[in-house]
Amino acid sequence: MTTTSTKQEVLSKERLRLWLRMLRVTRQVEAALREKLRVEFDSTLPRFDVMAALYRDRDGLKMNELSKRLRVSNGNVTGIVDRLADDGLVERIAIEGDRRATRVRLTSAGRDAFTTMAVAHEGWVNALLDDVTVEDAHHIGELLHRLPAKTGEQAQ
Amino acid sequence: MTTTSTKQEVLSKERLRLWLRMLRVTRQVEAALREKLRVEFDSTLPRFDVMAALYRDRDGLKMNELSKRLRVSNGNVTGIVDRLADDGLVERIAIEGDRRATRVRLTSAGRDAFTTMAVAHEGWVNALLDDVTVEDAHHIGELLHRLPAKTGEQAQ
DNA sequence: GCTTAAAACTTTAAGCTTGAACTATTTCTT
DNA sequence: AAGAAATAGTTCAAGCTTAAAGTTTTAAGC
Repeated sequence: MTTTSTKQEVLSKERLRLWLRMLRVTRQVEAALREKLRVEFDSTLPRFDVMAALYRDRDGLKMNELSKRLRVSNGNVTGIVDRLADDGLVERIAIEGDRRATRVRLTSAGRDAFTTMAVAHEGWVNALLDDVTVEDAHHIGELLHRLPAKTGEQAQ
Repeated sequence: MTTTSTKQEVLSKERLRLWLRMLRVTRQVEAALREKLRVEFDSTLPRFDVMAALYRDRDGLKMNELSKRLRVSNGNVTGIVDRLADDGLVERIAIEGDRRATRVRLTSAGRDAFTTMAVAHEGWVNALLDDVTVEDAHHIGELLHRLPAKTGEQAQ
């Protein structure tokens, strides 16, 4: 029995294969980074992400903005910020003129901790992607840049 | 003040950028798939992954093998299989000759459910990666294939 | 055969994640 | 100005995830 495939079917299968491969690589790298953060700094990827977002804006961000920036639910951010605050790495600051909102920003201890972690983090990524040349990086980056077009929200 | 960067430093930054971009795309696609699975089938990505692994082997897999195949902790698999079993989609079968181990396999209801979901899943991925041509898919796939070389365990 | 080590799972504690429900505050409508 | 709608956050329930500790069973060493 012979099965005939249209070009569309072949393309669909090919995209699926690509997706599974991307997923595998991403998870592998993520697992390695998570492990490193845990062992070296007793921290986590979500905490690192939050601190990275706050590092860019010295004046901090509203919970709202943080949630949008990281593309995670607002309830999620609440928990992570709670724990970072418990550790003295971030602080919540009242916003005058709007008693609903809160601004979150890194404490100086938080900034110190982040800079240390960020340097290490770049090193880990650099080592994990050791096989990637500048050309590869550019090429894949370019292709990925315009990738998920159908996901509703986009933008940065 | 002028800052001079070595090639290594540039490459490191470039790899970091690539990683962040990969992460963004992957998370975006994952979020879309998760949402679809939830709304259309009241299911989740981890459940889908487990069922996909079991679908390949009609006789099922030991919890052990399932855990290795999916690269997640064994305790994790226990929970997911528990819930799938509650829904009658998988069943645990005693292995004769070794009372420690259990074999898990899809029930016929599980096979039916999975085939339906798998078709939809491929369609979603195909739509999400609409901008990817066959050439792109091949190219990125090739590059990704040899990617994380320093992660300790590899293999399939 | 008996003790030790290894293997296969499960359980547990802690954190991450989401969607939905809920509270408080602000803004919009009329 | 009163009521309705929107906005900002938190809380909650359920599920995912890991590492570590615990259980039961099997295999190895002596």
